[in-house]
Amino acid sequence: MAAIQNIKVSVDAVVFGYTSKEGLSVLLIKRKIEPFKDSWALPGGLVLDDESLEDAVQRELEEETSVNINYLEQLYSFGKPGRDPRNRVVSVTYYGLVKPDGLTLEAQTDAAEAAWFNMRNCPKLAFDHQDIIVKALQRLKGKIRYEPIGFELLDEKFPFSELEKLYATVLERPIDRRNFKKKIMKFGFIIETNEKQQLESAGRPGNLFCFDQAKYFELKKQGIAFEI
Amino acid sequence: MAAIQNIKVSVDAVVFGYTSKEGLSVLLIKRKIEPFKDSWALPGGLVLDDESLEDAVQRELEEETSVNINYLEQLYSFGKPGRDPRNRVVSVTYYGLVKPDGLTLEAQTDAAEAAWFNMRNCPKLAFDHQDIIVKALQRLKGKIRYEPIGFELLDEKFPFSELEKLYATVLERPIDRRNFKKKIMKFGFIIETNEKQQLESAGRPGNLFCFDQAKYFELKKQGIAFEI
DNA sequence: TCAAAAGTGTTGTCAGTACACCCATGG
DNA sequence: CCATGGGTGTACTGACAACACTTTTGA
Repeated sequence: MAAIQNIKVSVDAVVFGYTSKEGLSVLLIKRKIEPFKDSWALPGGLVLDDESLEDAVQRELEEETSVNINYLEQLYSFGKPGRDPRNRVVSVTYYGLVKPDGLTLEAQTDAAEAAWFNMRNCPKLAFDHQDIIVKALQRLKGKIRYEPIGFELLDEKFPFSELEKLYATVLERPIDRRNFKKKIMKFGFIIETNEKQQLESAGRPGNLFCFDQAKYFELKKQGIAFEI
Repeated sequence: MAAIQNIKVSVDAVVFGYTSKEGLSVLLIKRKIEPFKDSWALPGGLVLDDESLEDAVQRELEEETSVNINYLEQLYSFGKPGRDPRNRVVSVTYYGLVKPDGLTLEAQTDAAEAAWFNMRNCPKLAFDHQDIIVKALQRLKGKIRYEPIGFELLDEKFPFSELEKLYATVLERPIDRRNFKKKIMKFGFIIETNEKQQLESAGRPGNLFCFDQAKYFELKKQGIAFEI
């Protein structure tokens, strides 16, 4: 062939978190080195020669942010020449979801600063990371309608209104409380527990619900399609 | 950082064609070099240092098969260590659709042999290319239901039954002729022409229809969702 | 005149949508 | 007792599914 190819392969992750107070947040790190030193960026880095792409993402997330990922899926690969000013870098991107109890950031092994940013309040990002987040949001918005990935953004047990608010937030449209509940409960993979939610303010306490993954897979195998 | 990364980046394309006689076909090339010499494989190859991923796919397709692609979209990136026995190679894959008049293979500039294979009749493929085709089929099957990409597999003007057979083939289920036509025509972006189809055998000749892309985008902007 | 494929309408069923009042709790 | 949020049922409407006979052509 022609000259030796000189392209690097990296992975980057768009990790979403959710709380009903804050809405959707994304996990960012502050870069310690040039280029874009001190800018915020997606966690990620070069893939090692002998690790899979998934392992690379997990490793980088662990090193840079120490968060526990509940769901991770490949998003898209970005490879336009010039997207990294140093070398040609093709980045295979992933998006991940974490449950609220994973939202607190532990001390990092790596010295990089990591933080959650509300989607409505994101700083300017390094490289083409803004485009990557846009793509991830589109994917989340599309996928939450026909796969029950929303549960990966909620605690194990959650009041029903949390689920409803999550869908309203992600889909950016109001949801009818009664119709939504009827529809969800009819699928049969959401279990109502007898536990009541802890109130943070006034209001009637509701029951907690949980997602029955085994039941979901069973129904899916039978050809029952989830769709909102 | 640690040692210099030693990973190559390639692109591969799963190109689908369709005829009502043959159903879905995929475009393959016969490898001229080791490894997997003389095996059939997806068209593709290493990305050049200064070309975009899309340009790389188009170039490889041109060099190896000379087909005219109507639609091209990124599919997935495969990067497991060991998928190529020589070096670590991360392959960014695409899937493409060609209209029937592009189904004939011209003389290639490259000496590689290229051929269309019916999906029901595929040979064993090199590398993990079988997995890639499976992924592409899943994507096609999913996407054809909510984006009108099916038209990229038909001639500019087509008898309505072609569209119906295409959907039946891709979705692998029978389709009710009357209900399907009602549903499609109600969207308003399919135009019925006065031309009649050329018959190849007995039967009443039907009118030809065509897809009005401008109208589709207009309706889409207004929020009308295509869905089968 | 027979075989093949195109054209066309009605009816029943079910899912989606719109909508409002009462209940349990905290302050 | 007031404010907040949870819990619940009905009636309308529109989409989808099921279904069969007639027409045009080639052989």
